[in-house]
Formats: sequence, structure tokens, C-alpha cells
Amino acid sequence: MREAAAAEPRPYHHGDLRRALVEAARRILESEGPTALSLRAVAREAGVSPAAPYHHFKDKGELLDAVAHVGWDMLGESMTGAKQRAADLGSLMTEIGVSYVQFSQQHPALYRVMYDCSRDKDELPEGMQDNEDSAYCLVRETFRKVAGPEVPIVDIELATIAAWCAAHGLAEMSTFKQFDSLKIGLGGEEAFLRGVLGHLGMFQAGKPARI
Amino acid sequence: MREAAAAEPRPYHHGDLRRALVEAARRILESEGPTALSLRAVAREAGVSPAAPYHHFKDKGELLDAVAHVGWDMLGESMTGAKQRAADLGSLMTEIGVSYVQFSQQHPALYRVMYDCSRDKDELPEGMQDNEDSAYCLVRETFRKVAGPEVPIVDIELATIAAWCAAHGLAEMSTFKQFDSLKIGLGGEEAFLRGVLGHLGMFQAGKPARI
DNA sequence: TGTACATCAGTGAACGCGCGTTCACTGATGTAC
DNA sequence: TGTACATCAGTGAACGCGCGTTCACTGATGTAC
Repeated sequence: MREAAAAEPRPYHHGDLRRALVEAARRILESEGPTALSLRAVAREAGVSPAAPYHHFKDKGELLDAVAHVGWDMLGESMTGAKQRAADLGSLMTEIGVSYVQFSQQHPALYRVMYDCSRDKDELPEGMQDNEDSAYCLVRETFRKVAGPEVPIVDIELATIAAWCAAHGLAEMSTFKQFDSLKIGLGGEEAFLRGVLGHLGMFQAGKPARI
Repeated sequence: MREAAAAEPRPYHHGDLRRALVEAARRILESEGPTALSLRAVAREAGVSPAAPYHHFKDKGELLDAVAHVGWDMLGESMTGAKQRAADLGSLMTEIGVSYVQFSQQHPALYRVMYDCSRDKDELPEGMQDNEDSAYCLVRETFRKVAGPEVPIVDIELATIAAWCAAHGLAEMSTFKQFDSLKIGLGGEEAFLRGVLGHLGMFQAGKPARI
């Protein structure tokens, strides 16, 4: 026990401020939503002066990019996990779709940032790039596997896009509180998700797309 | 020809400032996007002092609501027009879907405002409300007609939601410039849209949902 | 091992900015008699 | 038809705010000899 024991005398040098800033940003997103996400707010949340982030990020945009990057990593893990848990080929797409939408429901503000910050740059979001192990490619390769080799590549591509759009649309829609009576009737949120996805061709269990 | 003929001596009282403000807002959206849409910018664009809008709208939110309202009206007209133009029952849903997405492509910023301003209020967007002649109901009633009386209402509802989500997802996605080579291969933007929608069960011509 | 010095990663005050909103005002219009 | 007055719909200056970013600075750390 030394002097100045009160209030955790955080050393002058933080040690890992970059990571701490990204986590502070995520905390702000969870608790106050995307509109509250300013550079100053992030610095404040991390307990640091408003100029400090500039030693780690060129500007606000670069910080947001880092936050989005973490988001896409998390989403990718969710989807990969769902894929591995799927019982059979037929349920693969449904499980991946459900995990996608559930991620967006658990992290709605982060989800928005993931898309918005690439919209600003007029660039495809990280997870949608044709990047070997992007989330988009995970879906496409799953489709390819499920569909078999005789299905033309263009159909695989279109089905992937269609599935992605549907999942994204559902993700955005679940921001809106409605359909409540419908959800109850169906037996809860997840049953509702499965119900909606079930009405989309490519998510039908046992019928891997009408590809 | 009277004195002061120079520069159109706009009378002190505007006459129809409310409408003019909404139109100014739309012009800003078209040319500079949603982030440029401030109350002050709208007043500027309308050639009026920053305080003037307060005689017509309680606050910024109310102005945005009015803008969104116009947007939903326009979208509703597009969709109704598409419905009327459809050659047969089987193509109804596809035509409506295409018109929805095309609207979002022609007015991307307005489209965002239509959804965002109700997200802020934690309320369903106007066009999605269960309001007799909302766009949502247009879709649902079309489904009901196409599906026939033996299909349970819950499936109609789910198919409507699924279709809406898919169209919304596609609308958001087309913000991102990609899939260009795919689009060219298919013969253009509209062919691409139809291709994607065609991979979603409920838009298949002649197969009114797998409801 | 000790010392001089460069570099790194913070601080905190300040900048200019555009925003939403309020305020006292004034010019134009409508209405009662 | 004219006049007095209330109301309406603008003006323009000002408010306080939080923002992103810059700046000169300083404390802590790492390195060469």
C-alpha cells in the first residue's frame, strides 16, 4: 500500500490506448447509440484528453473504421460458429441467416456503424468485400457447397446477394418494434426470424435455394 | 415594367413557405445527401432567414417528418403505378418490388430520411404502418390476392415482411457500387434487380410465394 | 551501471465552425366598425 | 369606403453547445555510449 492509493493512479502512459479507444467507442454505441459517437465522447469515455486519440488515429474516420473492423470480426465469428453448429447441409443457410440477424439485434448501433462508415467512403463494407475470408465469401462458398457443382456461378452469386439483402433488410427492420403480436403468436423472436427467412427461397431447409 | 425590376423582388410574405421548405429540403437531399440536411441549410436554400421555418414547423424533427411524408407518398405512387402496369397476377410482386428498389435508387437520400426519421422517434415508418392505404398494406393485399383464400393469414403476413425486408435490403445495398461486372453480364441494372428478386421465393413470377 | 538525449504518448487550452433555437422586432395582411 | 387594430409571417442578431482538430507543452520511456 503506497501513497496516492485513492482512485487508481492511472499511469501517464496508457499502455494500450488504441484498443481502449475502440472499446470505449463500442461502449458508447451500446449505451447511447450511433449519434452519440463523437471523437470527444470516445476520449472522455476512455478517460483521456480529446487530443490523445490523434496519436493513434489520423482522424475520426480512422477510429470509426477500426470500430467497424471489430464489428465485422465479431459478425464473422458468429456466422462461422453458426455454420459449424448446423446439423445438416439443408439447415446451413438458415442457421447462418439467423446468426446474422441476431448479431444485428444484439449490437444494433455497431451494426449501423459497420455499414455507415463505408457508405461515407463510397466503398463496400469490409464484410462484403470479395476477400477470401470475408463474411460475404463465407455465404457464397456455403451456397456453392450446398448447391453442388452443376449450378452456374452466376446463380450462386445472385443467390448470395439475394440472401445478403434479405438478411440485411430483416436486420434493419428489427430496429422497429412491431410485429409483436405476430411474434408472440409464432412463439418468440427467433421463431419469427425463422418464419420470415423460411419465406425466402434460399433459406429453405432441404431446398438449398431454387438456384 | 416597374421599378426595382432587378432580382425578382420576392414579397415579404412568401405565400407558401411550408411547401417551399419541404421542396428545398428535397433539393438538398438530392444534391448533397442526408448529412447536409440541417434546418439552417433548408432555410438558406429557400432564401429565408433561419428563424422563418419555426412559423411552420415546431422543430427540425417536424420538418423532417414532412419531408419523409412526401417521400412515402411518392413511393406509394410508384408502387401503385407498377401494380397497375403489371401484365398478370404472376408478375405483380416482381413489378412492385422492382419499382420499390428503383425508387430508392432514384432518391437514395430521401429514402434514408424516410427510415431514419422514424427510427429516431422509435416508431414504424409511415409506409410500413398498418394504415389501410400504406405501402405495406398495398403489398400485403397484393399477396393476399395472389395467394388465394386458402393460404393462412399468418403466412401472408410473413411473406409480406420477408418481401419488404428483401426489397429494403436490396435498396440499401444498391448504395454500394459493386457487382458491376455481374450487372453488365446480366444486361444492366434492371436485369440485375430482377435476377436478385427472382432468387427470392415470393417474387417468382407464376409462383406467388411458396406460401 | 549511469548519464545525456531523442522519441513517444500524453495534456489542456484554444481555434473556428455550423448547428438548433430564441428573441425582440417589423412589415404585410385581414377584420370590425 | 376608411380607419384602427389584431394577427400573421417574416427578419436578423444573438444564445449556448458540442464538435473536429491543432498547438505548444511535458512527463515517461527507450537507447547509445
